[in-house]
Amino acid sequence: MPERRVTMADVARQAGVSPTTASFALSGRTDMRISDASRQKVLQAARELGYRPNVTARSLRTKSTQTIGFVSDRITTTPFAGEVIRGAMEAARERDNLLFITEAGGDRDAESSLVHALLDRQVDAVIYASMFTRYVTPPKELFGRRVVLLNCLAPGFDAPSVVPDELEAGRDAARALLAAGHREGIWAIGGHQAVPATPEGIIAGNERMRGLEEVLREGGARLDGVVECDWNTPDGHREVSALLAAGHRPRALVCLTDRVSLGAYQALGEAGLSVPGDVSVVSFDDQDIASVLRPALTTLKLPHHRLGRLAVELILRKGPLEAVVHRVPMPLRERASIGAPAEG
Amino acid sequence: MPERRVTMADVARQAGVSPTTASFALSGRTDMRISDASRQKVLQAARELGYRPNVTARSLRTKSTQTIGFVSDRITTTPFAGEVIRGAMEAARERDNLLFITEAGGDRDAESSLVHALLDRQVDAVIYASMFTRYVTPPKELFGRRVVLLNCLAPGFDAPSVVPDELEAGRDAARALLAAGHREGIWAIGGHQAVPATPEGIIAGNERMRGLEEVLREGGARLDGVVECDWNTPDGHREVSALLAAGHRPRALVCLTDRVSLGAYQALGEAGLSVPGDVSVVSFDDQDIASVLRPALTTLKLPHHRLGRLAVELILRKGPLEAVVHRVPMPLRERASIGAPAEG
DNA sequence: CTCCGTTGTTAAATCGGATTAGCAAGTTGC
DNA sequence: GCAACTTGCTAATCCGATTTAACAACGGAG
Repeated sequence: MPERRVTMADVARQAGVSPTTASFALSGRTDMRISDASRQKVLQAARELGYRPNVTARSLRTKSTQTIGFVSDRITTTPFAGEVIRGAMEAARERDNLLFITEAGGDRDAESSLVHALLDRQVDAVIYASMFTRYVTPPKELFGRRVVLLNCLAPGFDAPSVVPDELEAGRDAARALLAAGHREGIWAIGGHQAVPATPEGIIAGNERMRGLEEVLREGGARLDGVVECDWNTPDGHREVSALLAAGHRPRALVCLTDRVSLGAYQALGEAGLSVPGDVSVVSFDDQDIASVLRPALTTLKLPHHRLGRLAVELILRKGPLEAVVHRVPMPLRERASIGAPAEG
Repeated sequence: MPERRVTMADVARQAGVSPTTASFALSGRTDMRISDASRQKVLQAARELGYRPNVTARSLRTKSTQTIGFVSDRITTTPFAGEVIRGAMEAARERDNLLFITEAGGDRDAESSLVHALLDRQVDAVIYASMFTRYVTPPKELFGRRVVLLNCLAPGFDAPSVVPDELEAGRDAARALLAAGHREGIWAIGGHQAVPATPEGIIAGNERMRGLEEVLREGGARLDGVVECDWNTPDGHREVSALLAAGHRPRALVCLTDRVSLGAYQALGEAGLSVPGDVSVVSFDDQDIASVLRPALTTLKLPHHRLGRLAVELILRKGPLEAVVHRVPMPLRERASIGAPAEG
C-alpha cells in the first residue's frame, strides 16, 4: 500500500527551516525574502524526498484547483467528438490543468446535478459543450461562473462561444465546385437543417447552405435543388436514389454530412454512375470514413481538435471572459471526389 | 460573479448550533448522539441556505475525494472508445464519483507526469486503459495504488484486468458460420495479429483466431487460409482483391475488424460478387459503420460500454482489489452479411 | 446527598498547504 | 549612539470540513 505522502512539513524538517520558509522557497515568490542558502536547502530536501504538493490542500487556501469541468450533452458518444476532448485535454495539460469530463445525455436534471458535482469539487471553470452546433440554455448553476460555450451559442448568457465557421465552410464547398468548373446540375442533399430538428434549431445546416448559395450565385452557378432529409446514410441513399429515379441527372452533389455522402455513393454506385467521373461530391465533417471511401471524399473538416483547444485556452487566459463568438475555420480536405463536370 | 459559497459554519450559525453538531447532523452518523430537534434545525437551515459540502475541503480530512483518474494511451481518439468513457462515467456518477480523463498518447514520460497530476489531486483510484487489448507495464507511480487495468493485461502487476472475451468471440464467429451451413471455402482476413504489431504483441488477433479455428475444427469445417495484413480498409480491399485475382473462390470471409470488412466489401463489389449471396462475411468490433454497410454487417461487438462500467464498479467496490482477469462477453450482432454457402 | 453513567453538545485539534503579522539581527543615516 | 530600515526568518491564522476529547445537565443507584 502507498506509504504516507511527503508533506511540506517533512521537507521543512529535513531542510532545517520552518514550514513558512519552505512554502515560500518552493513557490518561488519574491515578495518574501528568502536567502539563497535557505532556498537551496529547501529545494534540495524537496528533491531528495520526492516532494509533490497536495493540490487539493493548496486549493483550500488559494481557491484554485487547476481543474476544469467539461459538461456535454452526448459529446463522448459521437465518433469525432473524442477529438474535442483530446484538444481540450492537451491545452489543459500544457498549463498544468486537468479535466473532469461529464456527459448529461441531454437530461436537464442530470446536467444540473453534474454541474453541482463539479462545483462541489471547486473547479476553476466549466466548459459547456454540445455535440451539434446549436442554441442552448445553460443550467442556472452556471450563471455568473467562468464558462466557455463549446460548439454552441447562448444569446443572453454572458460567456464566449467557440464554434466551427460553418458559413465560410459552405462558401468553400461552393468555391471547390466552381474551381472544378461546375455551374449547373448542382444539388444539395441534407438541406438546411438536420432532421429531426431539435427545438433549439440546428445551425450548421442553415449556415452551410447560406454560404453555399451565396458563393454559387456570385460565381454564376445555381443550385438545381435542395433535398431535405435526415443527415444519415440510409436517407442519403434513399434520396439520391429517388432523385435519379425521377430522371434528374446531377453533375455535383453537396452532401451536408459524410454520412449522407456514403449513402449517396451507394446510390450512385447502384445506378452505375461513377464518382467523380459522372458526379462530383463535396461533403462536410471529415469523419474517419471520408478518407477511406473509394474514391476518397473531398470534405470540409469539422475542426474538433482546435475547438477543444481554443475553449481551454480562452478559459485559462487571465482576466475576465468576453462574450464573443469565436469562429474556427473548417479546413478543406481535398481528396478525389470532385472532378470536372460530366459532358452532355 | 459567484457570491461566497455557503459553508457549514453558515449552516450551524443559522441553526443556532455548533459546527460540530452541524457536521454530525448532516453526515447522519449515529455514533455521536444528536437530538432529533437539533438534527431537524440543521437540515432545515442547510436546505434554506442551499448548502452543499465542499468536497475538496472534506477530502483533506477524510482522504477520499470521490474522484477517479482515467489514464489511457489514445483511447479518446478511437471512434468507439468514447463508449468506454461513457460507461465508466455513468457507473462513477451512480456512486457520486467524477472522472479525470487523461491521455498520454503512448509517451511514457507523459504517462508518468499525468499519473502524478492525478495523484497530486488525491484521486481515490486510477483506471489504466489501453486502446487495443494488449500487455502493458503501468508506470511505477501506480505500484501499490488502487488500480484497475482496462482493456489490457499486466502480468506481475497486482491489479484486476477487464478485457473483452476475444476467445469466445472467435468461437462465436465460427458458430455463426457453421449454423449457416459453412464447412469449406472459409478464409480469415487480418490474421493473428494487427500489423504493425506492437512490441507487447496484440492479443485480440491471436485469441479471435484461436477460438475461430477451435470451433471450426470441432464442427468439421476447415479454414482454407489466413491472410495476414493490416487491420484497416485499404489492406482489406487489397488482400481480398488479390485473393480473388489468384483464382480463389471463398464462400465465407472472417474479417478481423469491421474496417477490414469494408475493404472486403469493396473488393467483392468490384469483382461482381454479392454479400451474402456469393460470399458470407462475419466480422469483429461493431463500429458505427457495421450497421450502415449494405448489406448490414454481422459482427461481434466490442463491449466497450460494459468494459468501462465494470472497471469503475470494481474500483468502487469496498475492500481490496483482487488481481483477477474479468472477461466481458462480446455479443453477436446478427445482421445481413451471413447466408447459406453458395452452390458450386 | 454523593457518585456514576447517560445524553446532548461544543471546544479544540487536524488535514496540508498559503499568507499575514511580527520578531530578531544587522545596516545605514545623522 | 540611537532611531529608522532592511533582511531573513518564524509563529500564528486561515481555508472548510471531520473527528477527538471534554464538558455540562440530568437521572438513577446506593
